[in-house]
Amino acid sequence: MQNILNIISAIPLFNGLPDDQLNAIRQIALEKQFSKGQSIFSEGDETKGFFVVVTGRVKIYKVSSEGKEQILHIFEAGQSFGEVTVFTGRQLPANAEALEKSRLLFFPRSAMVDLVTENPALALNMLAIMSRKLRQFAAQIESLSLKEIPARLASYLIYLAKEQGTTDTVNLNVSKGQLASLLGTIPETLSRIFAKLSGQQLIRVEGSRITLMNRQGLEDLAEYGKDID
Amino acid sequence: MQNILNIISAIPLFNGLPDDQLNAIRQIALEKQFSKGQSIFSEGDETKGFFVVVTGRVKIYKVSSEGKEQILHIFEAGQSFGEVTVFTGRQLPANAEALEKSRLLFFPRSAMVDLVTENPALALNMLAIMSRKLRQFAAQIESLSLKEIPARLASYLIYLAKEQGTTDTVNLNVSKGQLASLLGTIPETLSRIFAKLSGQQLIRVEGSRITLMNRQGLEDLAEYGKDID
DNA sequence: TGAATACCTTGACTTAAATCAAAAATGGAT
DNA sequence: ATCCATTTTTGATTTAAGTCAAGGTATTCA
Repeated sequence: MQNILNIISAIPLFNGLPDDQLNAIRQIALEKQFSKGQSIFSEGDETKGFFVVVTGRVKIYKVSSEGKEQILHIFEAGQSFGEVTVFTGRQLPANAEALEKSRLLFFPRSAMVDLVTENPALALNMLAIMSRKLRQFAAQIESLSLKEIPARLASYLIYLAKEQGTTDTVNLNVSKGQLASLLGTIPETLSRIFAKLSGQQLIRVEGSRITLMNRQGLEDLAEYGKDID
Repeated sequence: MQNILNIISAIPLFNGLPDDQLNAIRQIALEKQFSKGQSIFSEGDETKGFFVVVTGRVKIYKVSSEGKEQILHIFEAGQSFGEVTVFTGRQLPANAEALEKSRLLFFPRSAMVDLVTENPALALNMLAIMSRKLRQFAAQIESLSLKEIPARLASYLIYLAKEQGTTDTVNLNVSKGQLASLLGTIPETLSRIFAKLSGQQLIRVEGSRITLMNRQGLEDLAEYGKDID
């Protein structure tokens, strides 16, 4: 097991904080383990604090009354979630579940509020993190409403390539079913679109390894939302 | 012209702040007027600060490369927008335009950062406001991806009724074209759905005045996304 | 008042994606 | 390896919503 302090100092949320504040944060952090598929919290639960992913991955999702799932976000190591309700103090608006065995740090609400009150730099960090999330949500809304699904997939693949620092081969870090949900569609449709884009020589699909064969074509698709066909 | 201090103290963002801080805020606030249809900022602009609506209404929207517009939000008196980039300091992610003659307060970026740094209570207020926005975005994503358009319209009408404090009659505060964009669709489709829901006796449409004739039916539609037909 | 413009509605048609159903492939576990 | 369960793919069909085009209704402004 790593030193919790090392972990904390590597979290973007706590970037640039002096050592004594990192120590204070360490004091209030609780370590929690979740196994694959385990629920972390559910929609409607009372807010008790927020989480930071140390290892593993967590999905945040909503479920419609018909059982259809929409993934809002997938968080990986270093990212935080659940801050939203820490400051409004209401019920949680979505569900969280570990996608794999995960270690999380949990920060209880009231201790966190105290800390933020006393640390302007931490407050600014949190504001920046939340701003970034707002921006991502806005992009997701744009994507869901302005683009067809092939365009959303193309955007996602390009985004993944950036994330993974590769030019032409990306690894889907979620199952295709999960990816479908993230893109706001269903597995059947996603499968057909993979087949279609493969046929157009835009990508090559080998399991969860996707080769971007025509980067420009994908960018056009993502940008103009128009399929060549 | 009203006293700027009165206006500022009534803004949720600055709720509960002591007088001296309100005064400090007043010092950095700039008043700006915008006429109907006037652009406030455009996507890609450099961030210069954020705005609070004093009177009037402002829409925040994105435009696809084909010119289709998606309204992300409409802000009314007392609400703030543009904070997102104050703390990340990058380009603005969307466009803002006055829907009618509007008075806004403008808070320059650096002065605001200083203020927040010095005022824990203000920082907490901002965190709460941004949390709420995140929650609203999450709800909008859910709505766009989980629901059919009649369900989105039903949700919106119920939301409006709550906002306007009425049980059965609401006033659309935007044109039907704008509403279509807010719901992620186009005017033709919205028009047909108004006709359909009217035929089902769920609502009565008289211009921009909508009567909710069957509240339960609308709630079922919003909830289950299923149309009775 | 009347023309001009913007806004809204309706109709016929097309299309993207969802649904239902079933087959194929993959990946663990024993 | 083989079996089982999950995931993915394919096919046939339905359906919601978008597109294109034309009329109608308001609103505004001279």
